[in-house]
Amino acid sequence: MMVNKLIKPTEGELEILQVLWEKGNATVREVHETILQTKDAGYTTTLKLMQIMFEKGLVKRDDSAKTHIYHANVSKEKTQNQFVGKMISNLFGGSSTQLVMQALGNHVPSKEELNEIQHLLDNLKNQ
Amino acid sequence: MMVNKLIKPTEGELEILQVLWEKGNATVREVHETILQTKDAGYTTTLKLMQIMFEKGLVKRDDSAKTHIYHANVSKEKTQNQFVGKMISNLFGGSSTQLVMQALGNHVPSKEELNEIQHLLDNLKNQ
DNA sequence: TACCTTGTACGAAATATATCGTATGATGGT
DNA sequence: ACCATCATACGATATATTTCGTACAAGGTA
Repeated sequence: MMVNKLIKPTEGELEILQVLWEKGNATVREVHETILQTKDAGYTTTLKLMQIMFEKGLVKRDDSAKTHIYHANVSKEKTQNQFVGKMISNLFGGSSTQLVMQALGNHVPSKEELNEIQHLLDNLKNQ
Repeated sequence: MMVNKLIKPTEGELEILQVLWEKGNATVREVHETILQTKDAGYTTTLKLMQIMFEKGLVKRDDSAKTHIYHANVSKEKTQNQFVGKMISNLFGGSSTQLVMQALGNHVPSKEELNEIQHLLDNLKNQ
């Protein structure tokens, strides 16, 4: 059986992936403009990063026109999973519950969020 | 007011910190032996990493004897917090609830864990 | 057509991280 | 006193990541 390939985007790559997950498709320019809102960087820096991500297979692109159109080639869910998993084992001694407690304790969720979590909890209890 | 210093241990450093958090005090040899149980590495590699961590201030050490005794100089809680926070903003669009859902959904907690979480949830609701 | 704008490609530098070899000093047993 | 062992220090290398300058091609416009 084919082993699931490990996804390990760097921090910079994660920023770009976030934009692509949000927009679906985007040019380098669009991604760059979005990233500029948060931090400072040159255009060619973003371009180069996206080219590297293409080589790594993190993104796909349509290069039939002069301006290439990029989109993510790794799912948000799988990436989240990978990171959460690593974090649980790296920092929480393997206990996902401890991570949950941390996350909940340090943020003060809204009533809606609490209900959502309660729902999930109820489901888990009835198994 | 003094701004909270950012803690950003690398992956290798995190492995070492885990051992130190667990043991309290430890020599390089002890840390190394523990790490060997998980992965492969040379002794001097671990030593060098710990020396670098000392320079960065991630650990303190007692070097009054030939064999230095190390201990963590950053708290587990603060480090967890830092990482969880970054993860929430990097990967979960700022929603800690989504992180919680992910973590819970992908692990199947025990009855005890569920109760623990339920407790926390109840507390949060009554605020 | 000449030129400005916008794009990609590519190479190079700066920095961070990880890994290890070798030198050297202390210590304890024979 | 000698030697094997264990510890630290330090330098060097390999690799990954980030950043950017420069070259060059395509397209539209005066």
